[in-house]
Amino acid sequence: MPYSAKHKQKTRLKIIETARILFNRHGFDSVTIEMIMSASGLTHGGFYNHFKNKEALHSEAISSFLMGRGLKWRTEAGIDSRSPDPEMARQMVNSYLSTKHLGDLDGQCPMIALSSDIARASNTVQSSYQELLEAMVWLFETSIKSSPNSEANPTEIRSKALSLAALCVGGMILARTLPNSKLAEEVRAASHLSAMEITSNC
Amino acid sequence: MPYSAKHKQKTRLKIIETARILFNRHGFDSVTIEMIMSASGLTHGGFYNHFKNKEALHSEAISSFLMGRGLKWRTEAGIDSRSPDPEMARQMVNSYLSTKHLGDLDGQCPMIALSSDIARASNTVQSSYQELLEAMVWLFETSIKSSPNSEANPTEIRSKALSLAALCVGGMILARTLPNSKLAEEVRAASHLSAMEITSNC
DNA sequence: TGTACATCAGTGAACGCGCGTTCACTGATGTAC
DNA sequence: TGTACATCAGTGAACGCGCGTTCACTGATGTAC
Repeated sequence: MPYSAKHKQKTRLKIIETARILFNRHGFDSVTIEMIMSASGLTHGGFYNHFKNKEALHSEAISSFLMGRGLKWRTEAGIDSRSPDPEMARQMVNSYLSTKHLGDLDGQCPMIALSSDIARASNTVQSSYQELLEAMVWLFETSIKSSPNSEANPTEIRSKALSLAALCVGGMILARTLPNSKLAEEVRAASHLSAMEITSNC
Repeated sequence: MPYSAKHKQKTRLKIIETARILFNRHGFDSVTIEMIMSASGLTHGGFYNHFKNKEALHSEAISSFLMGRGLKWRTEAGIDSRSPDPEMARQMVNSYLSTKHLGDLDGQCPMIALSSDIARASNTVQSSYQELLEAMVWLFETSIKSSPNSEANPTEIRSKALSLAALCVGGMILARTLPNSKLAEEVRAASHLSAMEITSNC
């Protein structure tokens, strides 16, 4: 067994991480295998030692966010999803709808960058996307539930969690799409304000 | 001057309308000139008699919505933007975040179907998109302002209008992207509920 | 009214490029002796 | 300890297909006489 056992695995992870960033920046179709591989310090032919095809990588790049870059990001925002508390939802909203996140093309949540690519992608890719959203909704739901002074019923709480997710992801997608950065920033700020009001049980 | 003066114009509009529907359904990249032209009852070579290139059509297909299919749609929803009234915002929300709109792939608002294509398109295309959004925000703003019992200041009103737009467009994009139609419908319903609360001055 | 003509919308073959994928190979590395 | 060997990650040329775009042409139509 030439090459250490972990060598291939390491290369594979490098490719996924590189691809995630490139997809975030340019979308799925515009990024070529050649771009991904050369940005990973490899030549393009080797790609198929690691993945069945380009689409398989798409799915992995999305999934990888939750426990990769996304984990780092939650940590920075002070969110520990293992011990839910009422503040968590607000921290998430603050972080997700922040100016920093709007400006961070490479590190942004893939739900923002890739939405319409995904609406037309394969089931596997769509499932990876849905996992991400469900994680987000779960976080909101659990956080709101843990609030001692919440008198809302489970249905209302779920509805709130879902609309928070829609406002977070949707607001950012919209802001990202606008060529006018002043208007984009307005949309972000308004979404943020509105989401904060929802979390404060208005 | 062979062919009547209106003949070419008519063909041109037919191509734009066909393209709008195909782009809505499959996105910009996946739709070929061949598909557009043959769905318009023509052969693909003639395309360049009407448009400089594929991208020029993209821009026109988006712009055309506001006064084409979108006008028909507002009429059906009972919205007359020439005489704003307080009910207009609620009618818009009801119509935009309806189950019917979620199911209407062909007739849907292009802001929903094309967002991430557009984030990477040319300035011209992005401007067409922005026009659409500004029209929507204007509609919300004007409607809220016309309410007699609104004590909110202009900044608050604008912020509300922007977050309504984010919730409408964002909620629909998200719902459209989810492969699980039950979850998609939940997202739509929650966004709708939340948007209605915002319009009721919560 | 009828005919010859000019125009140009529409046709369809061809071009050229880019990209996903394949494949025969190379050479770095861990193992056996 | 050193050397021969087997493995397989990585290389890079080549293939094949699809699509945007071009271009020489055709033939339907309105106009001039």
